[in-house]
Amino acid sequence: MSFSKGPSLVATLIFMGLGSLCPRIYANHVFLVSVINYHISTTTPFYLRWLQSCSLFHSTISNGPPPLGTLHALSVKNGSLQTLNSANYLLTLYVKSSNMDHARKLFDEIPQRNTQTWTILISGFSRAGSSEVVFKLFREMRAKGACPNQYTLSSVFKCCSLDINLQLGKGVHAWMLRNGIDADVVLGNSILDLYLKCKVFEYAERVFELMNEGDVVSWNIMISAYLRAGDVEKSLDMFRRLPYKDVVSWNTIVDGLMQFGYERQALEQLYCMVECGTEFSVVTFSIALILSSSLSLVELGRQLHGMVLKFGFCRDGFIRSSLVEMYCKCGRMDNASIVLKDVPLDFLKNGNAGVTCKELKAGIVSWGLMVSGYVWNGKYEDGLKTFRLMVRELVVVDIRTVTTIISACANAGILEFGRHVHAYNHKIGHRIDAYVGSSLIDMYSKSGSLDDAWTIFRQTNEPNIVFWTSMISGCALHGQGKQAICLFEEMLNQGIIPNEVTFLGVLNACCHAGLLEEGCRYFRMMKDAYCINPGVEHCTSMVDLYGRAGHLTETKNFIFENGISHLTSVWKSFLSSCRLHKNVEMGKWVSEMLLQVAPSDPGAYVLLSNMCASNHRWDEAARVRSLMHQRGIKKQPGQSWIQLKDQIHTFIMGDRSHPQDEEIYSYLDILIGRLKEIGYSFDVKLVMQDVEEEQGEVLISHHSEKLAVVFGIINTANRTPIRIIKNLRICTDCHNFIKYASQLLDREIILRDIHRFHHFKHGGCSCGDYW
DNA sequence: ATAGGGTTAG
Repeated sequence: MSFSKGPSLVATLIFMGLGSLCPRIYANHVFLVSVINYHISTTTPFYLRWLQSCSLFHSTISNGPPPLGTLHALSVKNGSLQTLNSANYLLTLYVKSSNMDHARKLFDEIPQRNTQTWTILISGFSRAGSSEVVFKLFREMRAKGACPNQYTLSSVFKCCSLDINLQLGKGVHAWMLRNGIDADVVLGNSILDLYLKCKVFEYAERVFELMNEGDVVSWNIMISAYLRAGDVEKSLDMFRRLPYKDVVSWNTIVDGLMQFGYERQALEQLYCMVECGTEFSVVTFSIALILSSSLSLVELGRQLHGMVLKFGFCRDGFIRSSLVEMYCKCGRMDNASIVLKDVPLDFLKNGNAGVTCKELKAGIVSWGLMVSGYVWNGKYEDGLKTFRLMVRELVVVDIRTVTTIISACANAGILEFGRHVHAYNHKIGHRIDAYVGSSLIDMYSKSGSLDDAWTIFRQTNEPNIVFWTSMISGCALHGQGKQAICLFEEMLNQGIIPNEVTFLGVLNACCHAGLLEEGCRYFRMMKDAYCINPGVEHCTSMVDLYGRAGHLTETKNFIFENGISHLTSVWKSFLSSCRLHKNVEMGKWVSEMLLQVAPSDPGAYVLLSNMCASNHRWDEAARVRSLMHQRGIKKQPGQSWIQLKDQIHTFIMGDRSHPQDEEIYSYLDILIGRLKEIGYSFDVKLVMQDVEEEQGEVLISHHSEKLAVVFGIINTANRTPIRIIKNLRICTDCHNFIKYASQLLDREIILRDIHRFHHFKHGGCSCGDYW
């Protein structure tokens, strides 16, 4: 449109209530403020209408309001604040643009306040989650004699349920009943939500009955509450009985099923939703995308992406972050980065006025997911590069994103990257909460630096079960059984209730330290005192515990008593124990069981042939390997990783592609010679076996961990600890080799294998040769 | 004005 007719035309149009023009108004706010300024002195009603249309249409505008400060000053100048309507509209504008500081100041300037004035401010603070302020204002409001309405009350209840403040909520509810204030459905729902968030189901069910079962929202609140409480059956039952299901009902049930690991059922419900003709919302898409990634259904993900584009949801930041996550989790980093192209860092740069708070947050999440995605997919350098870029361009990466990245580093065991993120978290001034703390502990312990994990644990001290469990599991990983038990007891003394994961950590700790008696005691404690049904992991751990201790008959009984004879891991562990205790008879029987259960598991064959070989039964060992060959089962190649500065170096058994290849192999030969002088010798049995297996191509001396150790020695200063990660269990010969190397070179070598850590120092290993 | 989307341990 043209402004050729001058300010009065625009003013008139607005005056006529053409609120749809408002978005354009903001774009030209400097111009418009002058228009307003011109009219303000003559037509106060016009000013009022203008403020009103701004408030009404504010939610559709992404670029934020016009300079509120100017409007505010104008209101003061022309005395509009005296008019309660004007003042309330201006207050609404501040609240809607999340300008709560200014809202508060304006509120104090308003001479007469009515219920609405109080309510606008209270609901604003309620939306911002400032419960304390809400409670204080609510008290003041009543003291001043203003009567709260349904809006005020529901904001207060919302804060109570946010804070799980049952006492206050109940008080307000009682006050309502005393004063004969009836609740409408909406208010009833917020009361319902409060009681459910506080887990007082009897109250909630009573409220639900008194509301005559309310509306869809009430049902949705009930369904999600039962899901949160873990009662999937009850929530599914309510969901089925719900006559009219809206988008949120479907979203709730799909998400809930997914959370509880019923991914297939979640997908089924999603299809039902389509059949019922319920239109997807942005939330549905977001849930569906995560679902397709956890089911590894890239195709479904791509279809959803197509629908997102068709529906025009691709401008939603949340959707974009879900798309990035989906592609990252499906290993499609190229697709993820295409989506991320729509979220350039320039847009997210601090102080860019054109970006809303929501978009900014979602954009940072997307970038953080991209960093984690690189790490999940083993592309550590890309991950670090992206993280550096983010840090350089942005001012603040939020704490949740930091948590995600640290957790990704933990699982990859990349210590230096993890340290960077930790340092960043500190620099930016985020405190270490239970989430960051747990992931840091996990990261440090999985990267081999248990000392750092302890430092975090002692400095932070969160009374949070995940936090404690991380430390206990860390001790377990490093074979510190006694320490883990002490921690566990200390935790119980502090009144923290252990869960199934905690017990798994404790059992594993007992297992890795050979503490049979303690392990049995905690297993009983878990069942009897905490009513936790042992899961397959707990049972596997017990099998390991009995077996390692040489109680093979008990192991066998335990397996059948606990109905875990269908599990590969159980028989594998049992077989290792038979080998350890040289019980060939039992071993043969166990191998038969193992091959029945897992005919296509390469590990089963390797273990079996190893057992035969170590008992000099070469024929049988050869038979097992040829069987493996016939069945077309390939052994997983051994791989080791070591990080040097910002780079991760990968070594594969016998691989010669590394740039420093010549140097590594020649030093390896020299080192082996020198180690032999101090007592090291090849484990002949394994040499024979490996030579046969790999047809003489690869010698045991070229196992990936040996290459990684040598690489580390060549490239780091004397006495620097060397940290290595390996994808399989370390073999006896390598274990021996590294022990001698740690003695000869006076180096600490820390190796993480698939089960646990080995700290080699002065010729010994922390596992006590028991792994 | 009420419900729903992403953080930690196995």
